This record gives sequence, structure tokens and C-alpha cells, in this order.
Amino acid sequence: MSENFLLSLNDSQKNAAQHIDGALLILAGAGSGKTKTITTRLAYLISIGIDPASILTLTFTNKAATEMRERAFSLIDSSIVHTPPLLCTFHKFGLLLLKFYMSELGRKNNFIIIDTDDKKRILRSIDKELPLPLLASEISKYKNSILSPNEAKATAQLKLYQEIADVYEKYENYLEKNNLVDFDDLLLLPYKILCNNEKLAEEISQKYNYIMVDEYQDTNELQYKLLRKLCATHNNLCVVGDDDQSIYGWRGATIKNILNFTDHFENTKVVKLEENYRSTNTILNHANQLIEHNRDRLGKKLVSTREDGNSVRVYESHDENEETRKIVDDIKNLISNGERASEMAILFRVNALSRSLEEGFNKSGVAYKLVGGMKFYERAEIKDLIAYFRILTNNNDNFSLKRIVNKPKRGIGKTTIEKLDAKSAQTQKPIFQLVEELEPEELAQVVGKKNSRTLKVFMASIMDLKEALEESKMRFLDLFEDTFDYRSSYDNAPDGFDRQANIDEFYGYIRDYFIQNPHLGLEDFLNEIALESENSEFTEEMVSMMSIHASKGLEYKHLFIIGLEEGFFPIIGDGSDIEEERRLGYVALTRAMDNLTLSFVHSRFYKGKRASLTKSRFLSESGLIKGCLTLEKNSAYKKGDLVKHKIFGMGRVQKAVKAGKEYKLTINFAGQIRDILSSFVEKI
DNA sequence: GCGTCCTGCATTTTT
DNA sequence: TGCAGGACGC
Repeated sequence: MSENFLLSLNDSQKNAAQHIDGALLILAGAGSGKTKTITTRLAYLISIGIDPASILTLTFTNKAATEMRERAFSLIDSSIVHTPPLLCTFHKFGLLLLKFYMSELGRKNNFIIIDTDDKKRILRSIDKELPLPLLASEISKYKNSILSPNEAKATAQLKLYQEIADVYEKYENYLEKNNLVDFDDLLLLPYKILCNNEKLAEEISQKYNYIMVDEYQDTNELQYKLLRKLCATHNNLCVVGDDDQSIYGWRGATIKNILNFTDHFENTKVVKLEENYRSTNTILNHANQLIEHNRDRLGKKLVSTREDGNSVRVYESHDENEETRKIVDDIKNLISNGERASEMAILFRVNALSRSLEEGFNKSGVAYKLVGGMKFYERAEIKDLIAYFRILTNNNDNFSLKRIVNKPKRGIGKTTIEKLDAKSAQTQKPIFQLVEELEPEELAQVVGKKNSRTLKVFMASIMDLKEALEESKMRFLDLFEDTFDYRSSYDNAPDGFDRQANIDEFYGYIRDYFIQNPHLGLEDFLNEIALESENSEFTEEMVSMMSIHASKGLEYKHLFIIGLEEGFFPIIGDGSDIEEERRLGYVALTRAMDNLTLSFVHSRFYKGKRASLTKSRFLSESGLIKGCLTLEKNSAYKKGDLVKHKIFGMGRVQKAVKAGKEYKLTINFAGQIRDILSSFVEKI
């Protein structure tokens, strides 16, 4: 095996890729060859004789895992590698551990993974009053902070949080009783197992002697603690991330993990990748200027390896229609000049802004695709089919049974289900078992004669299908389609065409799965797709539109960012964090390779109202337009503020003491400390 | 049990 | 403005 793969790396990349033992923090700026570096490191470790089975690489998304796997495996000499190294998402890794060690928690390993939608349904069934989004996110927070329901109750001060903690307890009981796990459990339960069984924790830690984590700035408390457990017997943790691109704080990611990495792990080596191969120098300069306004950062300056290129354009429009017109015209021009639509994208902070864009694109006939939105496996029709399959693999899955017992409509409504539920609770038996064991007359006493018969027929169909499944998976699928006629229940539905297309695709997909994996069963299929999102192809010649969050990791030759208005971007108020908004801005700007256009409007139609708007502070902060000083002139100063002085240039306030109407400031101008009165500087 | 009307609500999203 | 979920009537 050759080690030529190291030759295409720059010095810092090489330095990181050839690091073997001990903690390593790779601070990789946008477009600095992050993936290249860690996939090369993976190949390098294997090339020097480290057992591939002892290397674990964790990512956040399936997409990242797939991409890395492809790139890493292309570097590895497959003839000498018998076991490929494990490279998967955090959640997948958790799932693997649970499949092996669930019994440590006294639970069976035939659990079912529920998604966010299932979770919300369960929560709603437990509590009808509390707002769902709050419930769901608070419970998630508890789990990610490793707080048990009792601990949550103990810490809850307000009545509201007492109530939430109560729901949390009931929710956990429900999950355990039905042997369900939510996404948080895929991390939390393995962590608990490793805490309870120190010997096992050591064993697993020794097994994975080299661990790499991608997008470390997005890890949360629980992931950090899990990593600590995995590193119980060694210090060989290599993490890659960019503190300036941490944009998931709102869902529990804590930037502290990356900021404090060197304190968390002893003798950490730090490698910075600061050469950007993506954007023109001009684009990068504006991005750098913007992110300079943040205080909570490790400090890193991306340097472009490219020429200046075109200047960044700023579009000012009266309203969203004018904005759309300008962008559509630009894109038409680009296309007629031979540029590829797939190399263009429009980004926005708020999904709602896509509406006027879509209208404009539809009118003009320019092909576009909206990235994000409803995932394939989240569609009701697909989830229904999955629920059917789940019952086939596990009759006692009450949760799935209730979902489809009346799909297609069989006359089993809410009240009947409630009666069954009550009986199930009373007898401590799953609903399916009740239907199976009770004599028709007995069952009729619970749900009435007609329903009793319907349920018996339903149960018999399931049993028949189970039998068919044991004989042949393909015959089973045919029989399944015939038995329930689920597809044709959408025959006359308004959105039936799309839904049936999805159903066909799903049937095709599962058939293909069984052809590709003849030795695997339905249960394997279900586990496989539980953590899978869409694998959409990016090859079509279309302009992409997406949220800035969705654009992370992507790059476009021609990029437009719309909605640069205060309130839209940055979002201000309640839960928003201006530094995270700014990081989002930084992520957005650094998606652009050659041409970048930012756009703001004076008025926008939103939530049923037309609002007048002022342009985003990010435009001035990134040096694209002159800042409006009047607003900030008399405002308060504090440590960390960035200021500009006519002679000394930019500086950062180290100390601010109020002196009458103004402030006495101690300012650091590129190393020179000076005391200046605040009326002599401008706040940036 | 099922279809229809109406009210309330509206960053960002992966697993 | 647009949509999802709840209330209500048949």
C-alpha cells in the first residue's frame, strides 16, 4: 500500500493526519479540507498497521458518514483490510451498543426506535394541555443532561416545570413498557449502561482505541460524556470542528465542548487548518470581518488560497417581489452564459422566505429544488407501512398497532381504541394478545360485536402474513399488498397521487433491500431505516434553495443570500443568540466560491402582515456597507466591544468605566493598549 | 366514527 | 397568509 495519499495534503493537514497517539483537536475552518484530513488520517492509521477494527469514527449525519466512508475507503488498500473500520453516526453507534447490551438495563433488544413525530403523539396522549414543542424540547434537554424524572422534579421550581417533569416520568414509563427508544435514548441508554458496568465500559474503550469525531462543535453534553466513557482507557481522541460554525446551540449543542477541549483532554495537540480552498479572497475577507465581531471563539483567521475575484454584491429592493425578480434575472443570465444551475443556490435564515422565491421561479420557468422539508420516512403513508411491518415483527407493539388498526378505515375509532387500551392496562397484556386470546364473545363485551369481528379478522391477516414471511420475503410482500389494500385507500384522496408514488417507491425499496441482502430479515430492514433520512441525489440541473442550516458543508459557485434584515437575519429576541446568528452568517458567506450576492428589502410580507424592515447589521459588520452610527453612538460600552478609532483603527474594549454621559475605555488596538474616551470611537 | 369547519399559531433540524 | 390539530355536528 502506498502512502501517496499524504502528498496532496498541505503541511498542517499532514501534521494532523499523521498524528497517532494522544488527544488531537483539529480546528478546521470552512473549506479548509477537513474531510480530506480526517479521512486521510483514517487511512494513515491503517497503513501503519493499526487494526482497523479498533478505529471508530463518529459523525452527526448519515450524509457525512457516507461521504467519509467513500473517501476513506478509496484511500485504503482493501486487500489488506479484512474488517473495515466502523464509521457511522453517533446514533447508529448507540444503536449498535444497545442491540448488544440492552439487557444490561433489564430490557429486551427488540426495541423500536420512535421518531420526533411519534414522540409528540405519545406526549400528547399523556398530557393534553402543555404546549408540545416545549414538552418535547424540555424532555430532550433533561435526557441530554442525564437528569432522571425524579431529578427533574427535584430541580423544577415553577409549577409549569413540575408538570413537565411529571409528563417526563410518564413518558419514560410508557417507553419502557412498550420497549420504545427515542433518539435521545440512543445516546443516553448506552451512556447509562457504560456507567453501570465499569468493566464493560473498559472493554469497549479498549476495543475502540482510536476515536475520531467530526463536527465536534455540534456535540452536546451527553455526547461529550459518552466520549469520555469511550476514552476511559486511552486518550486517543481526535476531534475536528470549527467553533465559528457552531449553529446548533438551540438544540443542545454546546460550543463549550470545543472551546474547552484542551482542558478536557490532557496534552492535547492543536492543529489549525486556516487555508481556505473554496472562496475568493474577497468573499473570505467579508466573512472574516463578520465573525471578528464574536467574542466566544478560539480565534482563527481563514486565508484564501485564491485570487480576489469579483466583489460581493448587495441588492436593495423595495419588497420581496422585486428581490425575487432581480435574483431570477441574474440566474437566467448566468444560465444563458453557460453556467450550471446546480452550481447556484439561494439561502435564507427563515424557511418562510422561500415562498415568494418559489412563486417567482415558477413564473419564470427556471428549475429549482427546495432542499429540506418533509423527509421520506416521515410521510404519514410510509410511517403507516412501517407500523404494519413493526407489528409483523413484534405483535406486542401496541404503539404501532394503534397507528394502523384503522388504516385503511375499518371502523375502529378513537373510543374503541380507548377501550382496548383500558383493557390492555387492566390485564397487563398487549392489545394484540388480547384480541388473540379472548373468545369472540368476550372481545365483543369490550368493543361490541362488529368491532370484535373486525379485530379478529385483522389479527388473522397478520398471523397469515407472519407465516408467509417465514417462507418467502417476496411472497410475503405480494400478500401484504393484497391483504390490506393500503395503497388503494388513497385512490380518491386529493393528494393520493403523490402518496401512492411514495408507497410504490417504498415497496420498491424494501424489495430491493431483500434482493441485496437475502440473509437479512424484516427486522433488520426496520432498524436500518429508523436512523436513515433521505438520500437525495444532487446531480439534477436545478437551482437549490435552502435554509442556511441546511447548507452547512455545501458549496456553490454562485450564491445568493436573501432576507438580510434585522429580525429575519439576525433573528432577534426571546431564544435567539446574536453570536450564533453571526456564526450562521459566517457559515452562509463561506458557502460561496466565486460570486456572492446579499439581498435586503424594505418591506416583507410575513405571518399574514406586511412589515417594514431595516437592513441587517451583518451587512455593515462584514464591511459590505457603511454602518449606521447614529443608533450606537450613545449606547453603553462593555468589555469585549469592538470599536473603531480614526487614527488607531479597530480595537477591542478591555475595560469600560462610566464617566458622566460617556465612558472611559481601555482599548486594545492590535496589541497597543490605550485609554480613550468613548466619544472618540465608533462602536462597530 | 367520520368529515368539516375553525381557531391558533408561525426560527433554525438531525437522529 | 397557510397549515395543522381540535371541536363539533351528522
